[in-house]
Amino acid sequence: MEPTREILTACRFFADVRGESLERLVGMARLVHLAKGELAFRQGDPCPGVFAVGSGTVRLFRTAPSGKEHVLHFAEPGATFAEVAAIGGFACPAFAEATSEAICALLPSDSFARALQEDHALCLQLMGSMASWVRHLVGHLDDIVLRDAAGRLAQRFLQACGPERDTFALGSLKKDLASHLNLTSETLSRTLARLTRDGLIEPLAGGRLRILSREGLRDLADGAS
Amino acid sequence: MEPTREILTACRFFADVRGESLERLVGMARLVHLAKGELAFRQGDPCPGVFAVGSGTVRLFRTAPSGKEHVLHFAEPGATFAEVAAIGGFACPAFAEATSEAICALLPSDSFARALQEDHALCLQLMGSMASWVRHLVGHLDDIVLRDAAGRLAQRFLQACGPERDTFALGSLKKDLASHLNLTSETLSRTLARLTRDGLIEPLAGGRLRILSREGLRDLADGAS
DNA sequence: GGCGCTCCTTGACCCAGGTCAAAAGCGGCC
DNA sequence: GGCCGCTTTTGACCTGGGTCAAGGAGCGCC
Repeated sequence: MEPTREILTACRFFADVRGESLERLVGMARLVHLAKGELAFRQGDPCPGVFAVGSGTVRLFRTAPSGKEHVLHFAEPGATFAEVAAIGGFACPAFAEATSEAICALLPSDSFARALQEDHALCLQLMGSMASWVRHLVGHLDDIVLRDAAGRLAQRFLQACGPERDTFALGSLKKDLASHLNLTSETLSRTLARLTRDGLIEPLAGGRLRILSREGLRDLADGAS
Repeated sequence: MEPTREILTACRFFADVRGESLERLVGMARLVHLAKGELAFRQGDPCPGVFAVGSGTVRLFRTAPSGKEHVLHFAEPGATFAEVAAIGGFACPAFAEATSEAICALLPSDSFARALQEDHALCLQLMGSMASWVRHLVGHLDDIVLRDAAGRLAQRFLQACGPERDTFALGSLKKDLASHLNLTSETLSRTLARLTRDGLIEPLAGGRLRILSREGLRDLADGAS
């Protein structure tokens, strides 16, 4: 099996694409290999196309003129990035940096656009994915606007481990997680210490965490300080 | 001309839809009249469909359990709202309140979804609009994350009046603008006073403002304090 | 005109979270 | 093991913007 097919089929974004549509995507895809720390593209570059992550993690971040940076999103295996810019025909809105060695499938902008023009099913599917992405963004926006530091963390933890598991991995450097939540790493560290002291979470080996009290976290997320 | 047709054709979102596609939309639309202060829907409601604003302004805002509210967006004539929820099949992610008497065309979720299924051109067009909306959201997100109070205001002013005009209207209550920018009205007021004192802007009658120094505003937006 | 709204401005104070600086941890590599 | 370059933690301090409270200011309405 070609590696690009494998990556695309494992990708949530393309999960329901089959048959001819899938063949077409596989046909246009090329593999992109990123070394740790390498950039897939820079903010402002013309968008090369849609990336689907096969392995590794890609950190999407924007920088302000002031130098401050903001991590928008971590793209992990099974995720895509730059879909929106590819579809809308914009320049890349962010930097994309592999935080570890990574392999992606790239669907070049022009072939991809043509596929959308001609393949209605693909188009519909994508629209749904895009809608989910908007919802996610809005959620993230008001995490930042409506919650304080502890609330944001609590919210993040609850989402990260889903309704059944009670342990999960951070999956990124703490300073990157901090930046994603619009905190400094110092504040993240302190807040983490507080949650631990209060018996809401328990740090495990390997950067994993266990949730001890969903209740307590939910209260924090809901604004009880 | 039916009023719904008029509203839909005046709407950026549907600007390029013509012929049969347009007829279909006009056929499914119904008029919704909102009194000042009336809600089109509440956060969590099932999404009634896509609204296109014909006159008046609708304020989209979310509330946190803590009670704090955040204005996501002001929908003015020619704009749509709730498209994303309608397409994605989500519940309404926010409250929609008319800040003045307003008239909208409503395309009910199910008819609209059917139209999308069957009309590829419409689908493509919508995808572009959605991509623009994502871009806008990301821009707003990092206004909030990357800029301080004065920077956010400066950025807002520059965008609001475009590259040629140098005067524009706020278009909303100051407290709502403040909430949109994640500020309190007190801070907004103080910041406005500072910008005026520094000779960057000049308040005019009727809630309008004139920009005196694009330079200065740009510097602020770019993080020079 | 005066009364009662709601919105806006201004002032005094406070605090969550940022900043700066100094240790620890913690691999990887020779 | 020991060194080097990172990330993380901890402490002391500072500040932007929030909070609380008291006046204006505009305006519709009796």
